[in-house]
Amino acid sequence: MSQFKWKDLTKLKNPNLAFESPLSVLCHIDVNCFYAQVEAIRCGYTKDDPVVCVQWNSIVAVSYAARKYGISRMVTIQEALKKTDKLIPIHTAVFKKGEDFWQYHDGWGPWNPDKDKKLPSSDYKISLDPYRRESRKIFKIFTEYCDLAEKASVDEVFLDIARLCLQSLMGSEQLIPGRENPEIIKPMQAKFKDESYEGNEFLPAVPEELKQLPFIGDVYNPENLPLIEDWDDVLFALGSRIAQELRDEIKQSLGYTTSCGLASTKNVCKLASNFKKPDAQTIIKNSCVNAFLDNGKFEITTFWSLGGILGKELIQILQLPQQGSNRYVREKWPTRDSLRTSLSKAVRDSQSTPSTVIDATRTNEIADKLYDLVRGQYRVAVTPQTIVKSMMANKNMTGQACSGLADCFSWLEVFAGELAGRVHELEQEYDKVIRPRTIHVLIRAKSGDTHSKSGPFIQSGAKINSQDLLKAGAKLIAELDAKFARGKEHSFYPLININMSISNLDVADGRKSVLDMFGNQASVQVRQGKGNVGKDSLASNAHKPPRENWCDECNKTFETSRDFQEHADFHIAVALSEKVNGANGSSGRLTFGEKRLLMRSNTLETPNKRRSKPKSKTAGSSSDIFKYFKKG
DNA sequence: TACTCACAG
DNA sequence: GGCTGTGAGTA
Repeated sequence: MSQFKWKDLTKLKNPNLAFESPLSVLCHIDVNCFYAQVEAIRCGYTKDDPVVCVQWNSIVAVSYAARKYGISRMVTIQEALKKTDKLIPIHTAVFKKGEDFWQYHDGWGPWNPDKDKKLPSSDYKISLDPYRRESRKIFKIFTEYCDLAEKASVDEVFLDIARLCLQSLMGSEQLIPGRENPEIIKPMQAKFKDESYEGNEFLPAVPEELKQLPFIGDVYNPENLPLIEDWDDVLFALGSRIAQELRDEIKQSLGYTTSCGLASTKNVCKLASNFKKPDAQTIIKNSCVNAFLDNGKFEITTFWSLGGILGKELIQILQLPQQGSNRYVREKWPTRDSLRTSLSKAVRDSQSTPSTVIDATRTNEIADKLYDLVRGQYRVAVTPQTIVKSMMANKNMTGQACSGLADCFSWLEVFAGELAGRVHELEQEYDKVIRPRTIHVLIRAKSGDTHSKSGPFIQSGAKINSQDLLKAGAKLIAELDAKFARGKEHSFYPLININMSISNLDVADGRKSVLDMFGNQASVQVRQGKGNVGKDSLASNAHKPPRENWCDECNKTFETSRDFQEHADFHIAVALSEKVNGANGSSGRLTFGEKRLLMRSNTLETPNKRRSKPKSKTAGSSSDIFKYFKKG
C-alpha cells in the first residue's frame, strides 16, 4: 500500500492547493550565466566561445567556456585578459549621460586602446533592459506550458508542474514507451475523476511495471535506493520528463541553456538547480531530501532568506555547529514545539547580545520555518507573477562626475528615458495602462550624507512620458539642491550616487486596439521580412538600426537612432494595421506567425500616440531645464 | 514623506 | 568586491 492518500493526489488538481500536498512537484529553472549567454547569443557566439559580460572594469557573468581559463565573477577584465588572450569581453548596453536611450557599443570597453571607446563610468550608465527583454521571452514560454509560474528574478523561475504530471499519469498517454500501461491505471483514472470522492483511503501500491519509469536527469541517490517506491517518485519521474521538454523548448527557440532542480518544495528546488551546472537537471526525491540537505555543501544559511544576518543570528542564538547544522537542528529538535520553546527562550535570554533581526513577537513563526526547512518540508506556494511595485534607475559615481545641478539634470534625463521605456514595456507585456503615482529622487554625497525627496507624480497625458518624469524629478532635485547645496559653506557636491524611482503603480486595463499591440520586436522582424522570433530581435538591436538612421521610404535621415526607431515603428505599425483592417486587398487576417510575433512584441510608440516633439539629445541641452527652476 | 535596513544575483 | 536593483520597517 502507498503511504499517500487519494486526497494527496487529487489536491494536485488545484493550482492553489497543490503546493501543500506531500505529492507536490515543483521545479526551479535558472538560466546559466544569464548575462553572458544573452551577449553571446546576441553577438552570434557559441557555447564554446569564452564570452564574458563586462560592466565597467568588472566581469559580471562568465560563460562556461571562459571558466575553463580560471576566470570567475568579479575579477577585473584586466586580470582576466592576462590569463588568456582568447577571452571575448562584451560590455553591457549603456545610456550616455544626457541621453534617454541605450545602445550597445560592441568592442568598446576599458580594454579598447582607443581613448574614445573606453566607456568611462563617469559618462555612461549601465542598461539592463536587454536582459529584462530576454527574460520576458523566456518567462513567456514557461507560462505557455505551465499553469503556475513565478518569476523569481531576471534569470530564475519556479514552476508548479503538478498538473502537467497528473496529465501524464491520469491522461491517456502511454507511460512507458512501447509498453501497455499497468491494469491498475484505468480504475485509478476513473476514481481520480470522481469529484464527490473525499479521498480518505490510501492509494494502492505502485505496480511493478511502473517502477521501470525512467527519470530524465540526475537523481540524487547516494545510498542507491530503488528509484521508484511510491507515487511521489512516479510523479517526479514524469516531472523530470516534462522539465526536460520545457528546457529543450527554451534551448531550441531562444538558445539558452538552463539548470533545473525538481523537488517537493521551492527551497529544495532552488538548491537542486544549483547542484549541477550548466545544462543539467537534478531530482531530489522526498526519500532522499534529508541526505541531500546533509551532503556537506549546505548549512541553514544556504536557504533562501537565511543567507544574511538572520541566518547568522540563528546560528549564534541557537548555538548551532558551523557544519552539519541542518542535521543538528533536525536531531536536537525532533518536534515543532521543542524548537519553538528553545528559540523563544534563547531570544529572551540573549539580553547581553540582543538580536537585531529576530523579532521577539515572531519567534514561533521563525522556529516553524527553520523546523520545516531543515527537513525539506517548508511548503510555500508558487505565486503567479505580479507587476512590479516600484522601479528605480540608479547611478553610482566617483570623482567629480556629478559636481553640480547641471550634472544631476543630465543623469535625470537618462533616468526619465529609462523609466518611461520600462513602463512602456510593462504595459505592452500585460496589455495594461500603468501610471506611477509617486516619484522619488535620492542623492548621496561623498561624505555619505543622503537626502531624498518624493512627491506625487502627475502626468500631462494618458501615457507616461519621459519629459514629465524629467520635469518632476528635476523639480525635486532642484529643491534638494536649494536646501542642501546652495549658499552652504562646503558644497554638497560631488555626489557619489543619484537615483530616481517611481512607485504606487496604478494599473488599469489596456485598450483593445490591435494597433496598441504593435511593438519593436514585431517591427524589426517585419522590416527584415522574416520572422525568427528570438535571436534576431535582439541581435538587430532595435535601438541601433543600421545605415545611419536613414529611412528609404521618406528619403530622410534622423538625428538619433531612437528618433529613427520611432519613425520606423510608425511605418511598420501602419503596414500591419492596414493588413489587419483589410486594406490593399489583403486578407485582413494575420498569419499565425504574425499573431505570435505581436503577442511577443515588446513596446512602444504607436502612430497616433507618438511624442510630438523629438527629445533633446546632447548633454548640454539638458541645462535648458534650468529655465523651469530659475527661481529655485 | 524621509530615511534606513536586509537580501539577492 | 562593484553594480543594480526590490521590498519592508520606522517615525
